[in-house]
Amino acid sequence: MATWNVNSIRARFDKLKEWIAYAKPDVICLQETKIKDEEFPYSELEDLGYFGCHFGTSQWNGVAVLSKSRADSIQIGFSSNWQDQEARMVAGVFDDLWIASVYVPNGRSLEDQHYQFKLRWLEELQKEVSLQRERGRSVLVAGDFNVAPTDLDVWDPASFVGATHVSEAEREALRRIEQVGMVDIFRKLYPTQRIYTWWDFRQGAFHKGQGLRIDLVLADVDLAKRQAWGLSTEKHAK
Amino acid sequence: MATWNVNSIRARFDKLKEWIAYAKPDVICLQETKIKDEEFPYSELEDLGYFGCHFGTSQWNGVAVLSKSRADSIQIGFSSNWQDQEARMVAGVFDDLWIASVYVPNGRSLEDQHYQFKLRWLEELQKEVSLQRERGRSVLVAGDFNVAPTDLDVWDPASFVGATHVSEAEREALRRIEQVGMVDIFRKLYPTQRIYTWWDFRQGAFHKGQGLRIDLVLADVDLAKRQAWGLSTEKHAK
DNA sequence: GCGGTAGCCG
DNA sequence: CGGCTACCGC
Repeated sequence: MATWNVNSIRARFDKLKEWIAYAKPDVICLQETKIKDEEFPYSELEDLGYFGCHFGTSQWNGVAVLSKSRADSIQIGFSSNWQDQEARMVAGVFDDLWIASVYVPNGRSLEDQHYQFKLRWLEELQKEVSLQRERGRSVLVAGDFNVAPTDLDVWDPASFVGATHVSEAEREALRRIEQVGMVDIFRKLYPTQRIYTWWDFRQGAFHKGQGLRIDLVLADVDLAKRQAWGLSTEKHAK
Repeated sequence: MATWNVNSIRARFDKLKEWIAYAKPDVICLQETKIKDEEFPYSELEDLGYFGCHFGTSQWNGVAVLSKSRADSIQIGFSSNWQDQEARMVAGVFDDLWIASVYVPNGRSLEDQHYQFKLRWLEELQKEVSLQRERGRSVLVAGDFNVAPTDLDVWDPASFVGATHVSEAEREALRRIEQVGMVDIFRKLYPTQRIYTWWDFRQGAFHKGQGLRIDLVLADVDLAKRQAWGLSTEKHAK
């Protein structure tokens, strides 16, 4: 089970192919595919052994769940009637297992409208997860959360004071998702380890190892216990 | 001796390397390098056995003469005091031989200001060639002239009525250059053959063989006689 | 069609 | 830094 913000599936397709060829995950959650559904490379992915569930409406956002077995059904966006027209969540249903790929809004800055949208979006995600749990489903949510859960997930907390991704409100929204029965698998496996999943390429931060852990895999408590979890991270420079 | 409108030396550098490796011309005239002098790949070219004379000021135009021996001096633009700030002519001087790479303005349309600029530019080229001949130099001028000398150089003359590249004024400007003692080497070798050097990629014209001969090698009459000339054309699809 | 640019964005 | 959208030029 893997998650990757690809930043354009078109631009990253060769890399995706290479990586699939040796990593062979059962399930892959992709974010920022930046492609419309009608242009999504379903058949090329099937040639590689994966069925795709994709939700993309424009050049922005776009999320996918790829899986070796075909999903019984696909869920596009939240079940609630909240009008979020952005393509930030798609889920595949596999028997009683619900697997979602999420691309949480960035937030831009604490004062920005997008920050409020981000908080609201996380609240909707929490409701969605509750709903799926109430239905008796196993729940797996993976993706780019754009939130570093604690200061342990930030290379230099001091330099992030007043920034998005680390604010108390964002972290509280994330904790509320955990409180409805979801477990941050990485943190469960490594209670104190610093591993990052994102770096600001603008400042050479990648090469200096200055990152954030904002890409998460959340599993419901039962699944988290039942399933044997291991972790490997791929760190690639472009 | 070769000429090539590369349309970005950056984008075409691998192709250029490949081609140099087997064609090994003594001299290469390039047009539309689309690079500034300070970014021109002088040292990479020296690794391939070529010294570079380049004139480029921005992302537009840009011309170069590459040669296996180092030029004694480099001439950037015309000798006259005409203010042409565009990077469309560079020459290398090798003993008494003056070799220029030229990128004649396109002209856009007969009514456009750029068309007058093109005619003026060709007149300046004629003056430059006269000057170099008066100095007793051997003269070689190669490049993208954006003029098809006669209807024999046009796949379908009827479809070009009223277009640039074939107008009487452009052809007259070209003839005036020949009248100061320059010979169109291709046409001298093949008085009646139709071979094109340019195709409009927008209409699939390349694959239909619908082109123009607008890239020329002009040599002064003495050089044209003295030197044994052969010709090979490379026709590549992107 | 395919080079190049700029600004926007994360 | 490197996607995207646009536009420009040939």
